[in-house]
Amino acid sequence: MAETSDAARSESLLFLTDDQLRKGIEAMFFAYRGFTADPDRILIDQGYGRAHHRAIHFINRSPATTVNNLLSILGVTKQSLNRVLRTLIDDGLVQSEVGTRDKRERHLYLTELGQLLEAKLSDAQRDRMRAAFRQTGPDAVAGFKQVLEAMMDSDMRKHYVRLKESGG
Amino acid sequence: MAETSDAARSESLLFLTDDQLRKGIEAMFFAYRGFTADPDRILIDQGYGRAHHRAIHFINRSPATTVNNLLSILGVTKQSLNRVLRTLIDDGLVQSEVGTRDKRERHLYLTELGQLLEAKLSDAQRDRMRAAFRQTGPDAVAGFKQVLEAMMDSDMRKHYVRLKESGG
DNA sequence: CTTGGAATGTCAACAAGGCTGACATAAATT
DNA sequence: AATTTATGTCAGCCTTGTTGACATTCCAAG
Repeated sequence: MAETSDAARSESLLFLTDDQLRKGIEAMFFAYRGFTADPDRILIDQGYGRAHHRAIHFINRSPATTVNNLLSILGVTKQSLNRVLRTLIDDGLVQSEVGTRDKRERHLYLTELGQLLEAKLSDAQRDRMRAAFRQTGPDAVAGFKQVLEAMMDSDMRKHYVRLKESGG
Repeated sequence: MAETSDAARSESLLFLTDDQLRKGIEAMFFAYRGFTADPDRILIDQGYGRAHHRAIHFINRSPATTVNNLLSILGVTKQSLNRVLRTLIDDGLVQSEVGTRDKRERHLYLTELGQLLEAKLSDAQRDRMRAAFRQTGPDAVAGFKQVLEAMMDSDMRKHYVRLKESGG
């Protein structure tokens, strides 16, 4: 390779140095804390945790979803999910209905009460995301989403893409 | 405002719609799972968890750091951190030295064994980050970092910026 | 110098929410 | 009829948060 070509290539690859990657790693760590901070505060007041938020979010996103589908999105065991769902159902935030076609399945819905909490949580989370988006602009946001999508495991990416396309 | 201006503004703000924000939220959720997946696998083999990884990472980044400093970076209680540190010290991955100026403080260092695990963990995490960076390119990466930084709580941003500047 | 408060770190006990394993039930499939 | 699938539940474990109580060390006000 010619020297200019080497120089050009090494210049263009500076964003892949270990140091740049380390910054990306630390950015993810600190940002995720901010990302969950606001909903966490609301949840504590209600006696719930982050696991309840996740369930509520995805039930809201895909009403009538089954337990199995939720399990594969959340990536936890059914015992773990069941504990969370049980409290949400008992507290009247989630409604579980036996499937009509397949009566083994349970279809999950948010009740009005559940929708109220969901709105409260996603409002808080959106506010922070909106501020960050507005502050950095559409190009940065596009890059943000591209890198995040590339960072996902392929199983999770499938869920993400399906939800992405089912919304607007 | 003139109509063209309104149109231009509304066009430029489409990235701030609730739907776009929701995609950003779900991208964060799914990407963070990928982000932690590879280190998690390694840690399970060693009998450690994500908390150990975080401690090891930041001790490596700031050798001789005190417990208190680590606490404010990690944002957990000292009792929680202490349990993790205890196992790491007992297993010979972390060394704790009484401060010379202030004997109340403990300065923390990775031992050679600790550095070995740290390298293994950050190699795995960097590999994924590198693949995502390479796949999306420097402009996307710049946007990714900008949005993440904007999403942090200001306390965490201080830590992030300090570490960012102390590395390369 | 002494004493009281602040800072730092440790130990004990508890809760949330992951996990595995075992098992029950009901429905669908073969 | 036998098997597989979807779900729920019980028991018990681990990690990693939490609060409370406590020891040590430092520093500053008297």
